[in-house]
Amino acid sequence: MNDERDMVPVFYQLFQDIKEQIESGRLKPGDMIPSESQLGKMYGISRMTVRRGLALLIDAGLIETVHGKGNFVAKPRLDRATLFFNETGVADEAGTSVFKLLGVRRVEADVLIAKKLKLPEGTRVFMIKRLIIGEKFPVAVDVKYLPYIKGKPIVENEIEYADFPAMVARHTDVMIHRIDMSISATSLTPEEAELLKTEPRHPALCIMQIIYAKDGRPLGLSRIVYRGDMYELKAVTYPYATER
Amino acid sequence: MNDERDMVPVFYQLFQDIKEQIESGRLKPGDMIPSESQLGKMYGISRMTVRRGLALLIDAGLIETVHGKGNFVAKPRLDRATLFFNETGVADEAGTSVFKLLGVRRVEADVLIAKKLKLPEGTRVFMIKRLIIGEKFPVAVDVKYLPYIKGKPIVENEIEYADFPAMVARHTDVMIHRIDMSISATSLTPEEAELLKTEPRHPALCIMQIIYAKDGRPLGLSRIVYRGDMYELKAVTYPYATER
DNA sequence: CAGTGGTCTAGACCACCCT
DNA sequence: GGGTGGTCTAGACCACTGG
Repeated sequence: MNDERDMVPVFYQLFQDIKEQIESGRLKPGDMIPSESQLGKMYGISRMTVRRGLALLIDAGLIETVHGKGNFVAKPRLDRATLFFNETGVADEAGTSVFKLLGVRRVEADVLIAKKLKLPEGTRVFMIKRLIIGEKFPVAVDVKYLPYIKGKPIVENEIEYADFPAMVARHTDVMIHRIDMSISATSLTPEEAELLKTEPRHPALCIMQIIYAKDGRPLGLSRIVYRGDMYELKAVTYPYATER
Repeated sequence: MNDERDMVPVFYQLFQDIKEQIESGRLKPGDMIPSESQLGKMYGISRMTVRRGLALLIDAGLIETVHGKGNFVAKPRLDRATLFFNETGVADEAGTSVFKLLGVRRVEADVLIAKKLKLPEGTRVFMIKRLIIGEKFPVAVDVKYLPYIKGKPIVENEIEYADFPAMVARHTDVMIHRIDMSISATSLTPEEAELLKTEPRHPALCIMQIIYAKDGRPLGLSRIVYRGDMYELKAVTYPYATER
């Protein structure tokens, strides 16, 4: 079945062939591709092998299957993007950023925090405050809130270099199930401005994250406020689901 | 092979079983799971069917395969998130947002635009300027640049309700391959502030997108400036690749 | 060498869709 | 009914890993 340049599995050949036909526009969204048995004959391979190739097209989002009817070229989706985010931010290339611990305290959750963490107002929670340093200057103020768990103290030097998920993972035993993230623009409060060595009302990118366990219980809340002129987020979209 | 409550394919049973064992912590990252033939005996199913189930675990990011050695529980990844973005922004629930076309012009690309679109400075490009209206108030100023293509005029009423990818798709024939996106915080220029009926220096979320063809050629550039107090982006992370 | 995963086959039976 | 996809089998041979 494999002719000249071998090495490449047959099912992968089929995948590439059809992918190429879709990307070149010879097959358009909504078009039906040949049936599995037809493809089997065309390539001289068994149906299971055909299905192997089609599976790749399916989870690349290039085709969609309708039981009893056939496989159809999918419509591109452009409303989702993959965000690349790590707290150290600016340093993802430079790799030189650093946290400066400003303090760890037990505080009573105010209305907002309590609501986000689904706790009664006034419940005691840990508050961890850090400064994120870029090349030379501070770029962000980082505040995190973790529910207080009996017998689970927060060890300062464990925190200093840990990112949010790592902190939560160490604090709780329960497995992280999902992280919700919201990104917005605000301006710096006087306090933040002082920490970031700039003027108040400076534009700022605010990233809020809430980590949830599988049962929906919030395990932590993180709010990072970046200097708008020293940080940006990057994201990529591919028209078909996941380009791996 | 299928016992009492049928309806659920065997390979999917196996997938769920192992997934559950990983999520509950009984199987930890780095652990090896039983070999394919062992699983076949355990479940009384053929090896191909076992592999079907394992494939699900693999592209859910829960396990990783090492040829000749075995399948191992993967480490969670928390540095990528999926962003949900559509230009209309605020209206993704309300669904009532609207574009107001401010103008379509042919202009000469300045240094910045030329560089981003990989064109010589001064090349003529289309500039499309729109206002995005939320419930009642304007929420964003939207400027897009498209390379000038001979015999491809821009039709105003086609633009009014189209989003960026749709505009580019209609303008170019070439297929969209990827969209790069950058998200940052700035403050409104006097012009933007006037359009958005607020004061200059108001915090603003700036989303810049560049659409590329497969050969790397830029097909368009979009810059949307949202009022910081009326818009936020949402994203989600799952520790294991794609939770579908 | 024995054990692992990677590819592939040539059937089978079922569920679904359409006419 | 005939065509489609959905599931599954019981083998086969190959490629890689380790002792």
